[in-house]
Amino acid sequence: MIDMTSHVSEWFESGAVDCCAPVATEGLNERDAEELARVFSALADPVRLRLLSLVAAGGEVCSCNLEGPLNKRQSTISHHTSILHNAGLISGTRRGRWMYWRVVPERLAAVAQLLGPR
Amino acid sequence: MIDMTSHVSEWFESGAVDCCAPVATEGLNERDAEELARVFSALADPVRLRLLSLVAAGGEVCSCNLEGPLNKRQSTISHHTSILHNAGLISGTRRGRWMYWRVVPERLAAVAQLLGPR
DNA sequence: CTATCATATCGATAATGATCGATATGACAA
DNA sequence: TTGTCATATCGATCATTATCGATATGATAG
Repeated sequence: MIDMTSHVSEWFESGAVDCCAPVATEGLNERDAEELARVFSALADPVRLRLLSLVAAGGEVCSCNLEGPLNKRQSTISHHTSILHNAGLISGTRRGRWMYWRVVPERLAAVAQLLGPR
Repeated sequence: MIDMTSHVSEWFESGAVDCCAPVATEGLNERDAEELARVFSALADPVRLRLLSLVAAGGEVCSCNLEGPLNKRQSTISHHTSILHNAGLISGTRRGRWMYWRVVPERLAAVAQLLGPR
């Protein structure tokens, strides 16, 4: 933990894949821990997890097609997509009045890498 | 999402490693999403992430050796170890008056698998 | 321009959770 | 037994957040 060399931010920037998982080996300083915790916080809500899986399954999904399946109001959907987007887990494209969301697989892979090798 | 066949709980029980990542492909029902969210919630706190990495780095670490590095009171440390333990991310052994904690690498790997292949 | 529709933001509320001090439990020593 | 020490639990407080209705923004249609 003390004096770590590879930072979590570098992990995310580099796009991934070295040999070891920081969480499982070297340790985290406070700054990196906070950054990582923000990403996990984005994943720590059942509605967002289902939203994420809907987007993943659909390839590209409009916000307007999420209210029904998730049974949440429009403002709530917007809140959740915003959080997932800020965490880098989904990316959005506006087409006309509609927002289309897709997952960012490299980001998911990077998070997975942080947890452990394989 | 609708009518999924492989459940998250099965993932955790099976210990891992098939071909695809449920979050990134099939979708999650509400029950599974809540279960998964609990695990991510356990990882969604900077103190717990640093705790986890300290334990991982030490192989086996006593609760009494966490208060200092994490700069938290004993009751707070107990709170955090309890949450990580309930999430299956660490396992504890009592030796005399001391509690020793170690990570559960299969569990970390299983969570990593849920996020995406590789 | 005006009306309409999808999304974003705002403000309030209720629930959750991180933290602490105080106390309880449980193990060891004397 | 009694005292001490490590951990667990309890109760309270403060901060965060999920959710909603209301409103603002921004794009398209007429």
